Amino acid sequence: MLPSSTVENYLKAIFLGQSQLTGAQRLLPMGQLALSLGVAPGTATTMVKALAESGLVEYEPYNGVRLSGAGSRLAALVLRRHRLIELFLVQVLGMRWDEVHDDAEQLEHVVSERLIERIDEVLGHPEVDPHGDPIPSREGEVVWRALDSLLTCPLHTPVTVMRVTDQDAAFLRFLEKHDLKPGQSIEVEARDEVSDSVSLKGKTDQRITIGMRAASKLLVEVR
Amino acid sequence: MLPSSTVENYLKAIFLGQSQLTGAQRLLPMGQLALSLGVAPGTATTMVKALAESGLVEYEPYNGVRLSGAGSRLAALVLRRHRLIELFLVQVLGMRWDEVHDDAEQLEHVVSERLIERIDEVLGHPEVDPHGDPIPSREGEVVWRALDSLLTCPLHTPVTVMRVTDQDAAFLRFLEKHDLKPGQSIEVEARDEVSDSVSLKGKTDQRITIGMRAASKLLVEVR
DNA sequence: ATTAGAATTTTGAGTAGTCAAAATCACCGC
DNA sequence: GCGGTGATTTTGACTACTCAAAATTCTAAT
Repeated sequence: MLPSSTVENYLKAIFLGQSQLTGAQRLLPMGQLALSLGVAPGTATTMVKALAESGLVEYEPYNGVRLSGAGSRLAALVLRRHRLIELFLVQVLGMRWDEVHDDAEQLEHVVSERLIERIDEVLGHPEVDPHGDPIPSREGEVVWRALDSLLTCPLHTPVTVMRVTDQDAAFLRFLEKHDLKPGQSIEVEARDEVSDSVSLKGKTDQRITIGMRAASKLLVEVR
Repeated sequence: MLPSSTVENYLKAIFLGQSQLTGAQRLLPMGQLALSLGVAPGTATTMVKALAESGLVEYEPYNGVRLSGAGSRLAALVLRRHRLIELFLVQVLGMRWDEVHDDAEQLEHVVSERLIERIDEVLGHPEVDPHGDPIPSREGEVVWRALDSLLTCPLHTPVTVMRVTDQDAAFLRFLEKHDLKPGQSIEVEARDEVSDSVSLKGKTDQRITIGMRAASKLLVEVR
């Protein structure tokens, strides 16, 4: 029985939700799942119970849900398709990185194995998508790269933007406008808790100050 | 209310079914529709009544169904997407023409306006897909080109294969193997009702004999 | 220990699409 | 004009997914 688009979306949401979680439990609460999927809480409960039936997740009533091995593998494959498609749309079709998410969201559920492997080949087996998100392997494995965010990296040190953990189009356009796309090199000049802000110095010495919430979404690596 | 994949498939099937029809009525019988969609006859009836409610088709109980203007335009747009995608998969991703149909069948329901226009542009606004099927315009208009089939074209006259009206993978591979793809030049040497066969002469003087049913699926133009 | 408040689950109902099988209709041959 | 045959429609039921709102459970504060 191949999974429906709905099932794939649930698995993906659990996968992504779980990856935000700290702690060994990795139990994603129903409310959070329902919110990220845009469904009513009861709907999520019902669906998760069904997923548990088919062995794709482990469900602890009132506590939350966690992917099983099989579920995790399936979710990673959905993500693999999504990210390859995003990169393809940008690289081959010349679409902007802030406008490919919705198309990829649809396409990820219908591209055949053959087609996605073709795309992977044309792209030269890339490791990350346009946002720096890692592309899971054909086998459903993801390489988790430990990265600092702009909140945790050292000050006055050149760092390279590696990944952006927010797909919002306006936010992405903002990053593009200020040369903060993955690959760019920057330095954190200062952080200030009180004003909730982080000051950056760009390559050509432009300065820019952003909020901490935004700063937390930019992952970097010390060079 | 944007049409579901199911609705799009019904409209497409009616469009295609109607185009096979002779006569001014152009009424497609329910049985034929159900058959081409692979659903039970009663299912088709139910669905068609709903389509009639929303003004996409005209339904005459016990006689059949016919697309309305709006339905026809919508169907043509689905076909436009399908055919652009097929050509894209062949031209840009290097897939074989006999293996792109199923992917296109899925993708046609989810590609955004933006994406399909991008594809159209990359392909240089083509007029036909890999099988020679005309690509409807952005506005949902199709240019019907009058073509002979191998059953009706003149004998001993060079003709160019323009279109193949069968998507079966094995049939397409057969055509490829014998240089009968659109664009190829051939001549009909003989037709024989009794043996139900048509004899062809290819470019490099190879000869080949095929059945009349197969011959009817190859549309050609006298040069 | 109680209890208020929040999160979760349950319940009842609705939509879209489907099928099998029973009922009905249309038409052709006599 | 009558009946039989084949196509069509109707009926009743089922699956997958969804919601709103009622009921329940958990947790944390007193």
